[in-house]
Amino acid sequence: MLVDDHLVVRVGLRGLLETQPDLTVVAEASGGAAAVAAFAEHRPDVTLMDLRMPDMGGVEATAAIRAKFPDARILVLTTFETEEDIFRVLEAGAAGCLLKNTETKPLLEAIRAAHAGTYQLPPDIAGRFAKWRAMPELSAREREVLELIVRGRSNKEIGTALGVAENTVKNHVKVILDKLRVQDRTQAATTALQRGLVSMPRRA
Amino acid sequence: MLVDDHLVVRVGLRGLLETQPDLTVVAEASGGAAAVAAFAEHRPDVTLMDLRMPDMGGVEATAAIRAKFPDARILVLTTFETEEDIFRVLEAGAAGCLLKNTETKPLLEAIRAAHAGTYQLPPDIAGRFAKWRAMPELSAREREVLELIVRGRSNKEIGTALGVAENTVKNHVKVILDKLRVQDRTQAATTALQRGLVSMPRRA
DNA sequence: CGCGAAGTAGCCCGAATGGGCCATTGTCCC
DNA sequence: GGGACAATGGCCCATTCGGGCTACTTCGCG
Repeated sequence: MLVDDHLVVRVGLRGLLETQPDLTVVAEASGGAAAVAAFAEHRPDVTLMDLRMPDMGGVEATAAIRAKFPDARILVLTTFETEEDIFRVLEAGAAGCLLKNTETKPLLEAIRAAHAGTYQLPPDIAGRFAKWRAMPELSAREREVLELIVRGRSNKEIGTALGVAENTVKNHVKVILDKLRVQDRTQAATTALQRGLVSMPRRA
Repeated sequence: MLVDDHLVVRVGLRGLLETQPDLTVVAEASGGAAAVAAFAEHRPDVTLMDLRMPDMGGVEATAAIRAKFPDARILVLTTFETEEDIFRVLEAGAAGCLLKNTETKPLLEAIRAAHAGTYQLPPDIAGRFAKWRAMPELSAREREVLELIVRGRSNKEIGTALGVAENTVKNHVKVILDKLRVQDRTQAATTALQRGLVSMPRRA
């Protein structure tokens, strides 16, 4: 099954896969919710799942499918998402992760390996995945503060925005810097963006 | 002509376009340099160009083609690049810009409009493009400093790294904040990332 | 019931930052 | 030659930030 909101990608993948006698595309979905429904209906051996989709993200869709069908084999097919997204979907039970610019041969190998249950993560990704799992989570409040840091607000402004004292904000910031293992708020902001902890601020 | 480093996308686009009797794919290229050569050889009416490619970026390829063939009609097909990239390629002479998740119909319309020379930028993009052109460029030195700001370095560290006094760095930072119209270095960092002025810092 | 985590808030203080303003040295272009 | 501008560096000063510390309340969980 193919899950991707880009029609072009679905057509392309179908074109590639249908040259292989042992592979058949039994279903397509252009969104996460549709993917969950289509999986239940068609029970594909392997699912190729995009991460970034409008209605329900690939992470949620993967989790939803795996919740109902624990032996579902889902390969994430991504262009260039953040580490955070990739790791979250692996956590959600995806079998592995491929870049969309992989050549035909590795793609087919990965699909067959996923079907056989022998798919292996690339070692560098696996290592960072382990590190990511070891990292303490930010609390909800801390994520709020981090979000405002990324927006470039000062501690005082953050305090006003959240209705707390500046000292409180400073404490949150200290904890955030500690958890992210960075030295200052600018590093916290870039790290947060890179890891996808918060999304890009909208332009003025 | 199709220019994209993703095989999947080329196959997909070809599949979509070949359903149309008035459209023919005469060439494909998987990189910028190959695109320039292929353009010279095939002279396609319209070129669909990806921005992010390994060897030569879409911006440079577009500029190179337009330099030799000023009436080349090039449509940029992008997934989610930064504004900076899009604006730079428009500046380089691209006729317009499409997201890869556009449906079949608008895509075909855009191709035909580009061929006829009547393609119009979406108004919101056009407006921001105008604003972008009005913005002063950062000098090379300022971009260096900005890059280090994004990496989370302090003024003193930046001075050491560049071999200048901290005071000089402070002056550069002041100019950068002024040109980017932001209040502090954290905003400068996030703005720079969003606009693609510098790329993401690699993780430790 | 008690313990810990999260959120709140205060204190102190050194360092970093941002904003004025000015000066000198190049270099490039008219 | 003169003008514009980038790059360099200096000074002063108010504000902000980061770090260390303590402390209280409120929760949920065992």
